[in-house]
Amino acid sequence: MFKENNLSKNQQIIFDLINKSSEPLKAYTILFNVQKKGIKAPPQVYRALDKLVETGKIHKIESKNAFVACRNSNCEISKATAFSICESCEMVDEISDAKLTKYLSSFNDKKGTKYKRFNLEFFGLCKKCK
Amino acid sequence: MFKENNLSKNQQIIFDLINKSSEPLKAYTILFNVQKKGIKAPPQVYRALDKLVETGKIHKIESKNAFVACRNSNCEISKATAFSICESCEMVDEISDAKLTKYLSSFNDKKGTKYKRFNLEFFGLCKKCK
DNA sequence: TTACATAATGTTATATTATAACAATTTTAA
DNA sequence: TTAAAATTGTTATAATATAACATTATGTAA
Ligand SMILES: [Zn+2]
Ligand SMILES: [Zn+2]
Ligand SMILES: [Zn+2]
Ligand SMILES: [Zn+2]
Repeated sequence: MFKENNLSKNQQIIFDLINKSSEPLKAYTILFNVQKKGIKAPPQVYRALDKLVETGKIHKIESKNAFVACRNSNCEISKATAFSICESCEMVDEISDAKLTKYLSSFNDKKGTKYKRFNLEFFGLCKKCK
Repeated sequence: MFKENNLSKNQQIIFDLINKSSEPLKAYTILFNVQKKGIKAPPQVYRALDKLVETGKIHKIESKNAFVACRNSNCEISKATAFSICESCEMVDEISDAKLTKYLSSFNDKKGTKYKRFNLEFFGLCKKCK
């Protein structure tokens, strides 16, 4: 028997929901929306979210406690993430900018420390809200 | 009567606590530590934190839901923040790097959008933990 | 196939983080 | 002095997240 993909049942349900959403989804919004599919309790949601974040299928927008599907094949399992966040309409876009990624991935602080991972959140007004 | 500074009583108590801490403090840790000074309830803490963030005296480390005092006179009232976060010992340092700030403050995404503000969190191992 | 390990699930309860709502007091500035 | 704005105090509750434990499903190697 072949596996069609690497996601479990709950992970797939929750990924599908996030992936088709045009905006970041919060854990309890997700819970509410998947209850008809048999996912009834917070730990089921948080466990799936943890795994999806870990494998880079989704990202957490830390400033919003919300989750978006990865739209950037280049973010290397969430080691280099950057987002554009509208302060008016809540819209979030993942930024795919090779130069930016390269600049930050190779950043050394004054002590010469290199980092394994970064997360960058830009705030402003999106095109629509400007 | 002259004002010594621009912080109210509760704001000053909470700022002093955060400012003398070597690590990020969480809201309920703060609450516990200031109860002997008469600050008894969460809203008092969160209101002071909100104001201190707003005025740039402290920053919120979004990935940790914790607060640190600003160590960078150049972060321009929290419009341009960058942190180094140790994944092992929880240590957080504010990064003061004029080139980095300049690079990110002038960043344009592919649609030409410029942003008002950014927050960058680097993750890795600090000197001690490496 | 069996049998063991690992991963995923289901479930209840609880911990942690944050805000709503409203009353009272203090500070500021016209 | 007085009215607006800011701050404080207080109770209750909302929103976010995890602990703990039992069960089931899946992968893998003898
Ligand atoms: Zn991504
Ligand atoms: Zn917008
Ligand atoms: Zn700062
Ligand atoms: Zn460390």
